[in-house]
Amino acid sequence: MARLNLTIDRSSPVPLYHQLVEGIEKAIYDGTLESGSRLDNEIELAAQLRVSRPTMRKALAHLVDSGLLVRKRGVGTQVVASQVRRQLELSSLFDDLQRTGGTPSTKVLQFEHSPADDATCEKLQLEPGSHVYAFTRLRSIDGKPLALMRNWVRDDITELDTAALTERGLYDILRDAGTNFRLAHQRVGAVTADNEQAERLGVAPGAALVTMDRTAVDDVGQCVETGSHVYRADSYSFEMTLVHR
Amino acid sequence: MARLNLTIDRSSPVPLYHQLVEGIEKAIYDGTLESGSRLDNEIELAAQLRVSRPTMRKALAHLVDSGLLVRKRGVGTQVVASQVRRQLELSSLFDDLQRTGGTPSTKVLQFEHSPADDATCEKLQLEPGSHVYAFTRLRSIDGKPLALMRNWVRDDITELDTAALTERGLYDILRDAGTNFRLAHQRVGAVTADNEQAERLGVAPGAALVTMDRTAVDDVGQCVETGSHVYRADSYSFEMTLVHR
DNA sequence: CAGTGGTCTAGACCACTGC
DNA sequence: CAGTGGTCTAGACCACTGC
Repeated sequence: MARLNLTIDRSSPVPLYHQLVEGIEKAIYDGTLESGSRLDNEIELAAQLRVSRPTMRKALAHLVDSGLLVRKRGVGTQVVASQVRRQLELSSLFDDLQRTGGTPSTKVLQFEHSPADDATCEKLQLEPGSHVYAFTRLRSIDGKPLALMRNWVRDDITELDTAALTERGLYDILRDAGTNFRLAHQRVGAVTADNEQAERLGVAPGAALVTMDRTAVDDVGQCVETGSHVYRADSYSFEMTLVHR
Repeated sequence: MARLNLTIDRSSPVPLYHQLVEGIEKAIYDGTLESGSRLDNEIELAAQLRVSRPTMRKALAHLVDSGLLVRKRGVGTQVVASQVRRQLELSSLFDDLQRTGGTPSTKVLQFEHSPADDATCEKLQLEPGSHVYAFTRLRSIDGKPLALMRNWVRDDITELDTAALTERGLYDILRDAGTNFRLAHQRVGAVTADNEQAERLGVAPGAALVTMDRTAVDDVGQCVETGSHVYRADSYSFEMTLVHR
C-alpha cells in the first residue's frame, strides 16, 4: 500500500483537488503507484495531504471517472490494470485527429455562406431561412488523405472563410472566437466508398469508410456546429472509454 | 424562470441528490422545464427544495454530466436544446443492443474452454497458459442477423456454457455472478465483409460492417472480458455523447 | 466486527460574468 | 457592481464488505 508523496501548493491558482488529481495521475504513470495496488483510505489520504475529506473525494471521483481508479465500498480504492489504462490514453474531446501524430493539412473543397435548409435549421435550432456556413474539407495527415468532412456552422459566432479553414481547425477557430464547447453528440457507423469519396480519399470504390455525424453544443446550451464526416477505415477508428456511474 | 416543483422523500433509501436528479430529469422531459430555460441559482434551488447546497450541486453536476444542463459561472444554469437532448436518449453502458427495440436472439456458433493464447492473457491480465472461455455468437433482432461476436472471458467468475449464452446476454450472466462493471474501453471502426461474415450476417461480400473491440473492467480493477464484434452497417451505429469537463 | 466508501449538512471565501 | 457558480472546510451519520 504505497504512500502518496505529493506536494500541494496552497498559494497556487490551481484548485487543490486538481493538484491532487495531477499528482496521483503522475504517480500512476511513473509507476510509484503500481498497477492493481491499493491506496490508503480516503480519510487517511486527506490527512496525509492535509486537505479536507470532500476535497480528497473530489479528486478520487475524478480519477474514477477518467478510468484510472476503481473504488468499492467496504473494500477500498485500487489502481486499474495497466493494460486497460494504456488504451485510455489522452482521448480528450475533439482532438481525434491530432492524436495520430503526423502533420495535418486541410484543403477546402467547397465553401458557402447561404440560407440553411430546414433540416440544418432544425439541427442548429435556428429560425427557418437563417444563414449558415456550409463547407467541405479534405483532411490529410502527412499528405495522405484521411477524412472528408462536411460541416454546417452558425454564422453569428465569428466570420469564417476558406483561408481560415485551410490554416486552422474549425474547433480552434471557434474556441478563439469565445465558444466554450460542453457537449457533443456523435453517431459512428460504416459505409462503403462511392466513386467520389474513393477518389478524394485515394481508396478503391467499395472500400470501407468510418462515418461520423456530430452536433456540438456550447456552454449556453446553443448548438454551434453539425457535421457529417467519413474517414478511411484503414487508418482511422474511434476510441472511447465508458465509465459506469 | 420556472420554479421546480418536486417532492423529496427523506425516509426513502434513495439518496436525496438522486431524487433531485430524477425530479429535474422528469421536469425536463415532460416540458415543465422548457428547452433553453434558465433555472434559479443553486442556492435558491437548495432553499426551495430544503436540501443543502452541496447536495443540490451534486444533483446539478450529474445533470451536466449527462448532457441535460449547461452551466456557466456568473451566468447561470440552462436546459440544453431539445434537439440535442432528443439524441442523447438512454444510452447507458452495455445495452447497445436492447436499445433497438426488437426481440433479440442468440446462436452460439462456437464455444470452448481452453488455454488462452498470449495476446488474450495479456489483455485479460492472466498468467500465460491460463484457461479462458472463448466463443462466437450470432446475434439477431426479430430473426434478422445483426452482429457476429467473438469473446474471451476469464473462467474464475462463473461457469459458462452454450445453453446459458443462448438464453441470456453475456453481461447479464456476469452481473448475476457478482461482477460490477466499471469501465469499458472500446474501439469502433469499419471493414468490408469477407465471405464468411457476409454469409452469417446475410449481406453481400464487400458490404460495410461496423467493427467494435472492447475490454471491460470490474470494480476491483480486473479485466473480465474482451471481445471483437462486427455489425451490419445498414442496421447499426454507435451513438455517444461526449461531455467536456 | 472493524474497515471502507457514500451521503448530507452549514457554512466561508472566492472568481468570473455582464451590466 | 450584483449575481452566479466554483472551491474548500470540519464534521455527522450511514451502508456495505469481508473476516
